[in-house]
Amino acid sequence: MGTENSAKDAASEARMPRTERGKRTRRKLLDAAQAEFGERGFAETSISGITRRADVALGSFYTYFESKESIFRDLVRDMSEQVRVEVSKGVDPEAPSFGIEQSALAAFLRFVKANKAIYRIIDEAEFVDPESYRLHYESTAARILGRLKAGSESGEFRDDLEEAHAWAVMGMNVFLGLRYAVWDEDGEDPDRVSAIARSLLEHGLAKR
Amino acid sequence: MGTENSAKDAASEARMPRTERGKRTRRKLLDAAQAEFGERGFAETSISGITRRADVALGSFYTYFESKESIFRDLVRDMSEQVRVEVSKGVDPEAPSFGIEQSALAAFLRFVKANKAIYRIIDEAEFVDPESYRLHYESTAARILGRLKAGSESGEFRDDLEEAHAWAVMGMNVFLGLRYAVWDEDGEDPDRVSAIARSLLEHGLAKR
DNA sequence: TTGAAACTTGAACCACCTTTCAAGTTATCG
DNA sequence: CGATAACTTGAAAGGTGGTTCAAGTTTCAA
Repeated sequence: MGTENSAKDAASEARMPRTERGKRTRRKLLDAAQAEFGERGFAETSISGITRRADVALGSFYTYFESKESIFRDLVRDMSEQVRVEVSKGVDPEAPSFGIEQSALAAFLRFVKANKAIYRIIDEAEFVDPESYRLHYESTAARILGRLKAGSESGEFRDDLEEAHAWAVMGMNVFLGLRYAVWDEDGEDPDRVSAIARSLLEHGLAKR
Repeated sequence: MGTENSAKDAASEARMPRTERGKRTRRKLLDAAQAEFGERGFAETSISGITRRADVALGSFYTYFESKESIFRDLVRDMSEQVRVEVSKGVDPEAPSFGIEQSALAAFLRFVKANKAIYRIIDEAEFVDPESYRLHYESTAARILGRLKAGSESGEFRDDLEEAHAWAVMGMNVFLGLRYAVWDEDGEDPDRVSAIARSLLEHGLAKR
């Protein structure tokens, strides 16, 4: 779950490590936090639990983070970025438009299966850090809309597509992820699910 | 927001009022809780806040509910039922299938606009009471699947529809609700949005 | 009317956890 | 090497708010 460094990115204030040792400690805390928040949720996670898991003294936490909310916020932005990167890696921008949508969903499902904590953490941001939550979905929708517009340009998609279509596609993807990747009881195949979604986007529900 | 009584329904244990006065007090607590949880979220809501709003003594709370979680749970089931009822009222089961889907979404959007607390409360159930959360979405998906199957029967919908299609439609509806009813900045028209969704279901994204 | 059961009340208890802090240790750089 | 900044440590302060409880009041059936 290599959270790459998004470094001092969005306004994380001071408290950034200045030494190698410091960087390692901050990273250990973030990784432990991701595991704890994912397993127990925000309320049930305690800072002492995070520091225990990270094998760091309780007080050190406050060297790097202002509060429990603050580390959670950093985590959400980090994971939102992970999703973006992972999906974009699964997609060939030169492929036909319906194929792009299908493989974006398939990549998303595979990623969620391997990182179920993502759902809990991003969903919980609605309550803990609404701004990041909104940001996550608005920027995801914007990316999807970009793909849809490109499909219109290339003549594969209709050309009246707008924001609402992007939100519809996103909602479909998110719920298929919840049902078939997070609640993955019977080991669903991402390819089967993404094929169904593709045919829905391609032909709708109407009898042909 | 008349939450009718679902009475002693699912296993709410003892603690049910035996007097008229008791019933009124319990109802006052539930209504206050709905308002408080909706405005502040679970963590920020305090039981003393609920009782203050309900104009009832702190201790009385425990005459009717075991805990903060317990009243939240009752609330979630109650609201899940409200959604079901409200959507079914907006739908004519004799109408053509695409029309049914369109008006179900329109009714949902109108209801959410008038009761935004619903999203916060049901979404937060993922963390506070996962069982109710799951129940809500599984039973909603089951109802949608029922409608889809009926559409296949009547020859309007294709006949390979299955659970995944229902989840896709539900996800679309939920996200359109989030964007255009809850985050309703520019007063979107439920009819416009539901028309877009309808045409997506009817024709897909493909150029015609 | 009456008495037992249902209900109400709010102060106080208490468990839990976030956050602070002063003292000690390690890294870094001229 | 020396000195200063960066970092670590864990005990304890301090708040919050859920939950209990014993005493008082209201309801209602007989």
